[in-house]
Amino acid sequence: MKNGDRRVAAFRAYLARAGLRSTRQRDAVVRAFLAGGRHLTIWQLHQEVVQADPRVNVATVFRTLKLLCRAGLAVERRFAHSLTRYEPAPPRPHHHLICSQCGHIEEFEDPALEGIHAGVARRAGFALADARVELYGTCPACREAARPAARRRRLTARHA
Amino acid sequence: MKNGDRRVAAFRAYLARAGLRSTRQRDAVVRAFLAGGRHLTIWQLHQEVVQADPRVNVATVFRTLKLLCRAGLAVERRFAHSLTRYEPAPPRPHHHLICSQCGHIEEFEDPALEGIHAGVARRAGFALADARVELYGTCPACREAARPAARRRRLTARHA
DNA sequence: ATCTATGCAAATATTTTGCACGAGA
DNA sequence: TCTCGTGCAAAATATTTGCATAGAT
Repeated sequence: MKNGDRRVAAFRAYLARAGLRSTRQRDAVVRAFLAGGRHLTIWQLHQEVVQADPRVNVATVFRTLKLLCRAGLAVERRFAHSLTRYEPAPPRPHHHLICSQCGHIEEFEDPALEGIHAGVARRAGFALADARVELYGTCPACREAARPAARRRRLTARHA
Repeated sequence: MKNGDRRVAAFRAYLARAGLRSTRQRDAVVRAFLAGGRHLTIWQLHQEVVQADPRVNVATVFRTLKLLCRAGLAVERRFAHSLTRYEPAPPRPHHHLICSQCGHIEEFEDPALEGIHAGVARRAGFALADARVELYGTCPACREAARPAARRRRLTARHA
C-alpha cells in the first residue's frame, strides 16, 4: 500500500525530528492502524497488532497512538456511548453519522458547514481550530430491520 | 426558581410513571443539577450535592443522572479531553464552542445547520435523531492572554 | 555506550454492581 | 409490608505510570 507507506515514513520522520526511536512495535502499531478499518478502539487495534506481533503490549498501543496524534497522523474520537476511537487523520475534514442501533459509523463531507462554523466562531471571538459534527440516528439497515413485519412483507412483495 | 421546580415536578412524574420512588437523594441531585452551572461532571455535581446533603454517595449521583437522561431531562456530553458532562435538556437544540486552552464552554444556535444536517442524513438514508456540533478553538480571553507582550502593549496603547 | 522504549504489573481514574440495610408507598 | 433505593465496598472498565531490562542509534 503506497499511501500507507508514505504515512509510515511520515511517522518515522516525526520520530526522528523529535529525537525518538523507530521500533518494531511502533511499526506494527502504525501499520495496523493505517491498514485496519477506521474508527478502531485501542483494544481492537491491539487485537490487530498482536496478529502481526504477539509480543506487543496494550500499553504500547496506547503510547503509540498518543504519539500518532501528536504527529498529526491520528485523530481521537469520542462518540456517545462508546470507547475512545482513533482514525487516520483524513486528507480533508469530514464528519460522522453514527447509528445508535448498531454502532455503524459513516463519514460525510459538506462544504456548506465550514462557512457556518467559521461564522459562528468569528461572532463568538473564537479562533477556530477544529469542527466536529456528529449526527446520530438509525442507519438504513437498522431501519429496515426495525420495520414491522406487515409493512416489510408489503414492500418486499412490491419490490419482488 | 419556578423553572427548576417545574422540572423537578416533571422528574417526580417520570418516577411515578415508571413505578420508581422520590427520595431525599434524588431530590438533592436534581436540584443541584438544575441549579448548578451547565456542563458539570458527575464529580462536580457530587460536590454541589454534598453541600446540601453530605450523606449522598457518588454512586447515587451516577444512578440519578442516568435516570434523568432516560427521563429526557438531562443530556450527556463527551467533549474531547474531558470527563463526561451533563447538562439540563435544553428547550431548543444547541451546539458548543469549547476553548482548548481553558476548557470554557459556550453554547450557540444556528438555524442554518438543521437543514444541512437533515439533508446529509436523508441522503445517507439515516433517520436523524440528534445532531451534535463541537467547535474547538481558543476563546477571546485565552487569545488575549496568549498575545505577545509587544503586540498587547501596542494595542492597549491605541485603545487607551 | 547511551539513553529511549517496552513489557509487565501496579496505580489511577471512571463507572458499574452486589449486597445488607434503610426508607418510600 | 413490600419493594425499591442507598451507602459502601468491591468489581469492571479504561488508561497511565514506575521500573527493570531489551533494544535503537
